Amino acid sequence: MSEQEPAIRLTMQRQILLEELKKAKNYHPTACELYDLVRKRLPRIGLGTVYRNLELLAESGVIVKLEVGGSQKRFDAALQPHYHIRCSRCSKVENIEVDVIQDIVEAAAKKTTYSIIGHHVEFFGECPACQRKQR
Amino acid sequence: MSEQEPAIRLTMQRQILLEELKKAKNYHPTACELYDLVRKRLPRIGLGTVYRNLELLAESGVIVKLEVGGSQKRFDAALQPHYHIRCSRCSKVENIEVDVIQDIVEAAAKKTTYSIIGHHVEFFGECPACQRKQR
DNA sequence: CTGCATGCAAACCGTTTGCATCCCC
DNA sequence: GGGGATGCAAACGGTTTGCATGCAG
Repeated sequence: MSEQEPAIRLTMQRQILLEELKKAKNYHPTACELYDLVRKRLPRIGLGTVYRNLELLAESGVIVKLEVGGSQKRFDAALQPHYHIRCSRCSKVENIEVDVIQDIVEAAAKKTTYSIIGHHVEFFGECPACQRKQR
Repeated sequence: MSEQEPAIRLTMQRQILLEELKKAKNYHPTACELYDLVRKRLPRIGLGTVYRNLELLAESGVIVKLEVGGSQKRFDAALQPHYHIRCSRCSKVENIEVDVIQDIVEAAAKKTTYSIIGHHVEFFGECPACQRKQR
């Protein structure tokens, strides 16, 4: 029953934010996309609140801030590690069902003086939709 | 003698930009860091020129725009693929001497309908300098 | 009553762009 | 002389922050 994380208060905006992020499952929305989703249910919510709460939820370990490339941050309600694939045209980010490689972290640990906290693998390519469009 | 890439003109600013990027070998500077480096030799160069030329050099395949996380873009004069490690405190990005994994691309190809162009592996951790500071 | 959370707007930072000028072919 | 390259400054998109107000404990 002990709390690992400093447990944040579950306000209405945080709750709805979390719900929408969970609904988006394999989509990894940006802060703005979440803002739009949440605003359908809480029209007066501010962008600042969305950013603040995403940050907070990430800090307390309830969600994950994705370490992917691209100019916008993306968020994920799935906590277990997994890899991603990003469309080089439309920048969409999806999960990819490739097993997480344990060996690679050990190999890396032997090669660096950094203390390794984690790793991330990202593939690039063209998503089916963009393939169709561009030919 | 055929030109693969549309071969861009090597102006003074491009030449010096390239030189400074090559000097920075394992450092992967951001556009601003390069701007500061280049400005020591070309004090009147504009930030816009740096951005424009980095983009151009990347397009023509002379340098690589790194697909790493973080809020700033980073550049690399080394063309052969390799992986990186980023300090979670100071955001420094360095190369890591882990062999590039061929298998992983094949495994990924089987699991997705994206056409895969490439992949990138990034480790996170604390660099030696930050480890020392924070204890 | 107190303090955290919110909405709003302004500030911020990295990057891009428009434009007048410059320089090289 | 013409077309690309430059310096400069303004615009831009995404994110953060300050502040007055609101609301829950």
